[in-house]
Amino acid sequence: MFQAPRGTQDILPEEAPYWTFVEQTARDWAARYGYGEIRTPTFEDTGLFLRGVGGSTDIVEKEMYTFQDKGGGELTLRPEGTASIVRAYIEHGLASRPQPVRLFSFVTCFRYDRPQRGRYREFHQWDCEALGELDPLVDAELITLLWRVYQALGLRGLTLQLNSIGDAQCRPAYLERLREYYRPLLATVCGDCQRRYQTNPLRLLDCKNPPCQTAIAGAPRLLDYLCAECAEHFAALRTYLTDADIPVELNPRLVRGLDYYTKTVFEVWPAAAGAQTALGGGGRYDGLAEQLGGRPTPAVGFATGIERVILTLKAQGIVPPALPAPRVYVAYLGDAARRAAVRLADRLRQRGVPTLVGVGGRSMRAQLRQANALGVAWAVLIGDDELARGVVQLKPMAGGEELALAPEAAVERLAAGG
RNA sequence: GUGAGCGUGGCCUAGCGGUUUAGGGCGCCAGGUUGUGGCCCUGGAGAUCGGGGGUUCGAAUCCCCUCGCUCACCCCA
Repeated sequence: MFQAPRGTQDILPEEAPYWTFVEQTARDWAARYGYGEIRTPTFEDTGLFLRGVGGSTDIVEKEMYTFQDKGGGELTLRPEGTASIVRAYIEHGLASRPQPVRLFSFVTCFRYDRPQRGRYREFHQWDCEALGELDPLVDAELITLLWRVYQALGLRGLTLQLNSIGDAQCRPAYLERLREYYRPLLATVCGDCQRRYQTNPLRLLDCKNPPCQTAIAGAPRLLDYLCAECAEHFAALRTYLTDADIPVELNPRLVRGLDYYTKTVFEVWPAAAGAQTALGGGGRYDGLAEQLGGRPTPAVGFATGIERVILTLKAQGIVPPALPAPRVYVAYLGDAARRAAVRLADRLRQRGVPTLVGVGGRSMRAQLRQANALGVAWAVLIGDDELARGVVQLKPMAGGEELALAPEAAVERLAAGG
């Protein structure tokens, strides 16, 4: 027997309303903030992610689905959405449009990772990016958009974790301080941290190992070393967020797993934090476009995991709006009646009434049983008798009198809601 | 990549070495009503007990491997 590959899942019809709910809400709010949709390829040149996401990240080191196509090209199923969008911005000269260019996208992402709740090998995220503007107002606007979507979905108890990790001006000096601080402590921290000390010192602050916590507690805080520009940017952002009534938790230890971030970084955490804390997250990446061979382009963005949002919706007992379900079931007996039934059903559908017709030569009883199980409001009954009289029987499934109407009248009545 | 728990028809599950041709509930299909559902009754289909190998006279039940799920670590959406 075949099974869906590890870490992937089938979304069955019962599950689909959750997805539609999240996607519709996101689209609705994206439009209100002036974000336009972009769709980019599912795979890209491997080099895009090597340079974009960062060579020392876990994603690039061990989680990418990389393959060679028949032409010998090195390709990778995208592990995240931002690199593609920046690539498209550069490739299509979007810098010549009014800045910032505000974009959103629903992306399917792939990471080779050990699956568990809220973590899959194929997963989906909603991505928003604003490219070409440095103003912290854009950071605030973007974060507010994400927050409003969570609110519109009805999620409660979320916290916004916010930090600034500086830029090319102030971060190198800070990293030097951090290294100096850690040098005498290296013997006391875990192996991962000893490696991070070399490859990615910022991540030292992010370690969860108990032995490393004392070192982290005494470590210099990046926030104290921000250059004037970064500090100003951060202060302005906080003001905007306060004005937007978004409760912010300053988290000096918040660091993100992708290398391209500068200044603003943030994550949104659900109240009941499992292992997979982040519902969504993002930040500013002013150096990425240049890194990918474009002109220097300031930008901010976020991604939120659809599966994780849905998990949180369920945990909070939030039920998505139901999708249109069949409201009418046309049952019949006999060949002649079947043709009349199919014609009637088709007319109902053209009038916008979701309608099902009995199939498979079932008995009237079996057809009504189905109609009942499907929860339709009305059954329409057609047999030789009705055919001879030029009528159809309208049967309210909730109980009550049946009524005989001419087919045209029945269509009108059902189209009007019964 | 590391550690732990679990895996019986579509779903929930009983059975945990020998009246098992694997039992029940839900769901599905049909009959009880030669054209009328929901309740009830009856019947039917549907399981190589995740897969493979081994131990044994005998395995769903014990052992090994493998696949998958869950949880924690790690990482992140």
